[in-house]
Amino acid sequence: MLEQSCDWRMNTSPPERAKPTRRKRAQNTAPSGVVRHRADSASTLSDVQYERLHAAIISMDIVPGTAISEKNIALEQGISRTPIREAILRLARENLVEVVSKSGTFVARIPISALPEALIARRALEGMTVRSAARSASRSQILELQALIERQREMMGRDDIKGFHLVDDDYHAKIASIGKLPGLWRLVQQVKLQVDRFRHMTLPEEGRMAMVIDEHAAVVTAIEQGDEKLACANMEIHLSGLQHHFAYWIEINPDYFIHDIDLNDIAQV
Amino acid sequence: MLEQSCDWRMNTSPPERAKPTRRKRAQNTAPSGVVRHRADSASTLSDVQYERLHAAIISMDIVPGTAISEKNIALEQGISRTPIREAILRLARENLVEVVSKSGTFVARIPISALPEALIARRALEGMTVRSAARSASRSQILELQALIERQREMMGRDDIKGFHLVDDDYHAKIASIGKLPGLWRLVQQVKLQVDRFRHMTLPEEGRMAMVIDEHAAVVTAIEQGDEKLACANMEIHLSGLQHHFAYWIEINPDYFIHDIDLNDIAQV
DNA sequence: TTTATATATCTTGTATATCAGTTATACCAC
DNA sequence: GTGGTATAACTGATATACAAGATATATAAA
Repeated sequence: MLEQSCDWRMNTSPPERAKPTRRKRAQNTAPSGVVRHRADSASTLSDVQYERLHAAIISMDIVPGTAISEKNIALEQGISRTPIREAILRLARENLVEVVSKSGTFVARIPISALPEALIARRALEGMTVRSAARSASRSQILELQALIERQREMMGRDDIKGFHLVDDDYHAKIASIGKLPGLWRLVQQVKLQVDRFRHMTLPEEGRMAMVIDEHAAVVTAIEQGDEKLACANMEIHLSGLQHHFAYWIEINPDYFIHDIDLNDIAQV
Repeated sequence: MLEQSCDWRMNTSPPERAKPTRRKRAQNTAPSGVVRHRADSASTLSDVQYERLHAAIISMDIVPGTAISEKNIALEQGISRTPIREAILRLARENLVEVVSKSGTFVARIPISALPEALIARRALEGMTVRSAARSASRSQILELQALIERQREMMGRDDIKGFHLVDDDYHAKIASIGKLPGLWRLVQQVKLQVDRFRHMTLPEEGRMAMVIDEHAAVVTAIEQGDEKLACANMEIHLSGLQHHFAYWIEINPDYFIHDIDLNDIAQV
């Protein structure tokens, strides 16, 4: 639209390369039933570097505001700048880093405005998935959910915060998968990035892990009973739990955040 | 987690570059009230190329399956491969192209499984935004919505399909903005990419535009009356309208799609 | 004619070099 | 000491060069 009627014939000089009909496309075009969140064999250097940085930022190992540099990372990792740059661009798209042209790249601060909205989005999306799950869950699927809850208890036992979070993701992903709405979980993953960083600050709080586990269990119980409404309600309670901690932790670490809204005037839904 | 306790001090040789406190971050870190969807001054070459390709793919100007090549595009555009590559990587992340290493890059086919899920996600998210909007809409905001509907009528009058779509986006974005949930609209934008491509096939259908406009108007009327429930219901009707066209158009252009599910066994929500 | 193999020519992935702003610092005038 | 300015040392953005694998075509053998 901005270009004047761009002519997409793009001189297809190679006579008829147009239809790669049976190509191994299952890979990139989402099997739509697999979780595929993080790790699990990144092939290219760019992917490896992305996951490294992503994990470090989400877990708050590198704190917001830290300056990073394509060149330095490239030197440290013993590779060229190109894959690093591609990884950083990807992080920038996710608002996890901020790249300022000709100046520098910084780990992004957490926009306060993103936190309540993310919770609202999760309530909307996961309300859908859990209702759908409650409608169609099989006995074996419920057992799988309970297994995940048990694994989460084990993680709590050994104070493995990162492990706890990973299993937490698996739990929510499983529900979406059971509800035959894996795409919604992929959306949730995108929106929960900033909240995850926040969560990594708050989870060490006394008793938070135990509370999370109880809430998870309550949802599964409702699913087991096939009670859509209750399952949804329990999930909403679970997802709303965090918001009472916002104000406190923002006050503790004010320079980890972008104070772009007042926590008081947010949409109440 | 995969790396062995990566030491993030990253030799901060530059003495204390750590805190770029007052930096013009408003740009990247989302003013959270602005729409920022497409166009509007792309600074880098990479951005320009991204928007060009993005628009061409969404509008189905380049059909699914078409092979594209970093090198060829670079030659056509008279720039180097680097910005093209960055643009393509971004499109790949959005599942709009599929890049196969050492082999080629192709405009992605539309995964059929993505279509019903996208509608469900939209119902969930925009149900939220429209309820919130109905609760807090001011008189001026309602007039703005009606203005957008009127503009859409004008677009219909001159058969400007692309313009129609752009105003359609503005309309939905406006509702999210009124509901103080612009972040949810950003999510919707991501999830509706494949549906948009589909829509560009179906919109020329007789009477579809007029129907869309009527549905939009019904939503605004409900908002005007402050009737949350009705507004939400009308929006859901609007968003569900498309799904009855799935089967027909998939049959017409079967090779534009990835037949990864049977349209009959999808989650009903 | 058919099949197998070799090779030429594509492709993307990665590395390196250059360009063009930005920021900090040193220096100079006052 | 203070304020302004020039400059040097950074940054990311882009261009180019190289490497390695995939595909197609041509050639050779059966």
